[in-house]
Amino acid sequence: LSKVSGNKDPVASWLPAEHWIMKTEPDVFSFELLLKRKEEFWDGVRNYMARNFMRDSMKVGHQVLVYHSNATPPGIAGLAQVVRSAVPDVSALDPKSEYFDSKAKKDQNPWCGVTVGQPRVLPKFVSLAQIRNEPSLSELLLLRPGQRLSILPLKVSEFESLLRLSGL
DNA sequence: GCCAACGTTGGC
DNA sequence: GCCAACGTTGGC
Repeated sequence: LSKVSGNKDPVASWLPAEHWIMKTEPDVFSFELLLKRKEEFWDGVRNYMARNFMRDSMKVGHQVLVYHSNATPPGIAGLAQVVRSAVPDVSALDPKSEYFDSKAKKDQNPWCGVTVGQPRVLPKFVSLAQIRNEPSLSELLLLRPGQRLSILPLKVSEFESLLRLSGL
């Protein structure tokens, strides 16, 4: 089973990872708001692979590049880190929350989230167009056609290339 | 606003 | 367990 699916898993060769991209729509939650709040529980992730990354792989101290999607322009808005590993995402249990999941129960809640903090301003915003133009980033999972995962692992070299583009 | 990609749902 | 329909993501 794991042999078959493992070979087809497009992210397998990125794991284990210590560097991540986390996407957010700035209209909903921006990097600037993270700077103001200092840290934020990353709730509302309702995709199983992204959930698995948070639950199984993301540890305190891991570096996180915050990516603004559905933005003009889209791109890397800032740097942060994981400051708390995954705990249950109780927004799934709250009927008034936009992240409510009617299938989640108190003792059977599949959803969790990490806390992201220590936001750090980058000298330069790194646009998606710049990322596409960078040869060393041609394998970046973010650039895969139709890539919709909101959390993506980065290779060390990819993280370093992105930081270099940011001027840090 | 359009639309391609693709995860999820639900009928069978 | 297949697969068509549906909903969401996210760049443009």
